[in-house]
Amino acid sequence: MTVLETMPTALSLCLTDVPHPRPAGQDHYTIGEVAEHTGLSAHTLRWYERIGLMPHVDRNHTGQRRFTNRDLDWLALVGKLRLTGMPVADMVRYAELVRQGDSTYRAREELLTAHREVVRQRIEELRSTLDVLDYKIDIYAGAHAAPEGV
Amino acid sequence: MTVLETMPTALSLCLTDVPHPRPAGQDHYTIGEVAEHTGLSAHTLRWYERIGLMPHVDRNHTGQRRFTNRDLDWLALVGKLRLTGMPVADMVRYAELVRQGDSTYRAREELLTAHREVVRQRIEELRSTLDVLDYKIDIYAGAHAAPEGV
DNA sequence: CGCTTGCCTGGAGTGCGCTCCAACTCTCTA
DNA sequence: TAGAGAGTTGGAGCGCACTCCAGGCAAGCG
Repeated sequence: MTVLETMPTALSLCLTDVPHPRPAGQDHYTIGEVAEHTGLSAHTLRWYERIGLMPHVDRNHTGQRRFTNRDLDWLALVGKLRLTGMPVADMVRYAELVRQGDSTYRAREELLTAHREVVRQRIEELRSTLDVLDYKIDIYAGAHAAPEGV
Repeated sequence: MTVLETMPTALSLCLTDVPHPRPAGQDHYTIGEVAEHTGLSAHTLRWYERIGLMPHVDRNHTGQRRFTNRDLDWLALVGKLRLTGMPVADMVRYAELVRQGDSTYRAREELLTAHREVVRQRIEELRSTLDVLDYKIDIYAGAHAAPEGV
């Protein structure tokens, strides 16, 4: 825990812009450390593993999970996909493709490309509704500015 | 139902750009008609009323709901807010303010302004994650284009 | 040695936003 | 007059994404 105390606690902003807390070779993190680093709860991390959203996680001699830098990278990607609103089921599907190896590159590309389109449309949807909010806000602002001068 | 057959079935795109199916004075719609017009289910319309998300809806002599153009306008706004991801509880709060009359203009403006900020941040969040998707997609596209020439 | 802390598990519970069910009424058409 | 079709209600159920609980184990500390 002390090692991580000065590290960012939120999900990393980009896949490459947050260095790993520990260098390769010493990258063995407890579930609590990973929870703090990613902002996910330990419950959620275990749940991700149960549903197949994590590649197999190592265990130490007493059966406790030991996460690696690779796991942190994966969780950073998952966090990104989650922010875009990708359903967990789709992320599990993607994780399965990754497990199946290099032969699934095309399928992975298609999955992500389809999702990118969803995200683009969602952005457009949000932008168009902003106009409605602006319109309504203007009305209210005018209404209580005019009659009372407040 | 026949009156509505040529009307748009999706949520209206803007608060003012879809004319009412029937002119003022003849604007009495059954729940089925409203469902078709808004794209919401009759179940959902009743549920909206139950939780206080609809202003009081008129009934005919046998107790069936008769929606008006005003109700359609309200549902168009609710649909917009819903598209922005506003929680139903917040929309109910907004509906309560509307019911309380003109004295709540300021509170309504604040509610919508706060939500507008949420929407703006969400757009930014989505846009930033698009970069990650582009990055990943490029990798996959390059990977299966290079080794096989597909 | 006991206590605390952190981890383990399977399974139950939660909050949101619907979605549907059972049992009923009313109106219209054949 | 019978049946179809659309409406009514309160309340139960569902899918998603967690979130928590009970009961237990292992390590470290005074």
